[in-house]
Amino acid sequence: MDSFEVPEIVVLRLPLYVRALSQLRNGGTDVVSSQQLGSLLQMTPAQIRKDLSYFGRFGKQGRGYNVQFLLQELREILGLDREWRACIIGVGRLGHAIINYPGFSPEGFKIVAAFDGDPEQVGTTIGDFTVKPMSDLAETVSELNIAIGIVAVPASQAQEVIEKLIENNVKGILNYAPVAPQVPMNTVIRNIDPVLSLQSMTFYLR
Amino acid sequence: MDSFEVPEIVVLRLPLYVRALSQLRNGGTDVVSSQQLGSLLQMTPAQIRKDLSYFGRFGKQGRGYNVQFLLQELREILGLDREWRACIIGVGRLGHAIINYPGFSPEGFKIVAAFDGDPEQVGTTIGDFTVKPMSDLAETVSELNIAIGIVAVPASQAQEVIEKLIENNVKGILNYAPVAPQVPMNTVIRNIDPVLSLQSMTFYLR
DNA sequence: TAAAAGTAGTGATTACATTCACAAAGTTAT
DNA sequence: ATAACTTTGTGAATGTAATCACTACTTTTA
Repeated sequence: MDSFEVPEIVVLRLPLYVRALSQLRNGGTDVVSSQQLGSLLQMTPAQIRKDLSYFGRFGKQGRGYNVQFLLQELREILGLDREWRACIIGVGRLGHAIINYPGFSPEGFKIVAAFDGDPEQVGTTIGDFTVKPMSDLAETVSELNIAIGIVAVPASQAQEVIEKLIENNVKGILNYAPVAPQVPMNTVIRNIDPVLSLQSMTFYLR
Repeated sequence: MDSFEVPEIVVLRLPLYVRALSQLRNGGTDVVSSQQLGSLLQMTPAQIRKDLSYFGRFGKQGRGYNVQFLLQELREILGLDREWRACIIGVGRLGHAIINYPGFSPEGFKIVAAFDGDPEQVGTTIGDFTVKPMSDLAETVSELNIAIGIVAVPASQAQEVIEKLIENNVKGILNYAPVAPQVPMNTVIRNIDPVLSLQSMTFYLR
C-alpha cells in the first residue's frame, strides 16, 4: 500500500469503483464479480482485478467481491473514512455555486471557511459563515484543521492564491480557475475546467 | 488530419497549447520554442513537438513556432474557429451557475437555450431566455443549431436526459451529474466531477 | 564568411498501461 | 461425491505513450 508504487492512473480510477459499489450496495447487491463491475463501468474485468491487486486480495474465486467489504476497503485506502475540511478562496458567482453545491458534504468534504481578497466581500455572510480576509488564512487553516483549498478566483490571481495556500500547509488544491498552476511535488492539485473539456470535444464534432 | 489516427490523449492536450499560446500572444510574444512552451506547461519539449507532428509542420528550425500562426492552426484543427451552440438541461442551482459562468462565451461556446423537466421551472426566465419543457427539445435543437448539451440534472435523471439529447442529434455532452453515462461511439462525452477529483486527491493527503 | 549555437521534426528506444490466459480455488448442479 | 462452471489473482504478452537522440536546417556570433 505504498503510494509510490501505485500508478496514479490506478488511483484515479478507485473513486469510480467506490461510486459503483455504493450504488450496488444501495441497490441491495451483496456480491459482484469483476465481470459485472466491468460492464457497469465500461471497463475490462482484467483491469479492475489488476487495479485492485495493487492494494490487496479482496475477492473470492468462483464468487466475486463482497460489495460492502470492498467498498469499505477502498474507502479506507483512499482516505475517505474520515471528514476532510476545505476552505474556499473567492466568493464570486462561481464561489457561491461551489459553496452551495450539495454534492460535497455527503461524501465527507466539508467547506468550513471562505476567503476573498476583495475588501468589499469580506464580512458578508454566505450560508453559515462569514467571508474572511486573506490575512486570516494562516490562523483559520490551523484552527479548523483545513487540508484542502478550493480556488475560485479569476485566472490572474490563481497562482498567487495557490502559493499562499501552500505556504500555509494546505497540500490539496481543487482549482477552478482556467490556468494550469505550478505546484511543488508534495502538493496535489486537481483542475476543474469545463472550457478545456469543450475545446477537446469539438475536435470530434467538427 | 484524420481523427482516427490521432491518439485521444494528444487531442486532450491541444487546448492546453491553445491557452498557452493565447497568453503568449496577448503578452506580445511573436515566436516560441518547444523548450519555452514546455517549461510554461510543465511538459517535455519532445512531447509538444511530437503532438504537433500529428497535424503538420508548424515550426522552423533554429527559431521555433510563430505564436499567432500556430495558435490559428490549432484553433482550426480543434474546430474553435467558429461558434458552438449549446443548450443546458436542468436549471437548479448548478444550472444557474453554469448559465452565468462567464468563461464559455469568450471562447466561442454560447448557451442558447435552457430546459427543465420540472413544470415549476418551465416558463421562468434566466438571463436572456425562458426555460423550456423537455418536449421542446427536438424543435429547439434543430432551429437553433445546437450541437452540445450541458447536463446539470440530478444523477438519477442524467442517463435519461443524455439519451434524449442523443436521440435529437446532440453529439457532444458536457455532463455535470455525478454518474458515468453510457453513450454510443459517435457521441463525445466529458464529465465534470469535482467529487471524483477530491476522492483521488485524498489518497495522497492521507 | 565561417563557426557555434539553437531548434524542429522524427525514427528508434524506453517506459508505462492494458489485456491475455491460465493455475488455483470456490460454487453449483447432478 | 463428482463433474462442470465460475471467478480471482497474476505473470507474460501485447499495445500505447513518452522520451531520446540525431539529422537537417536556421540564426547568431565572431
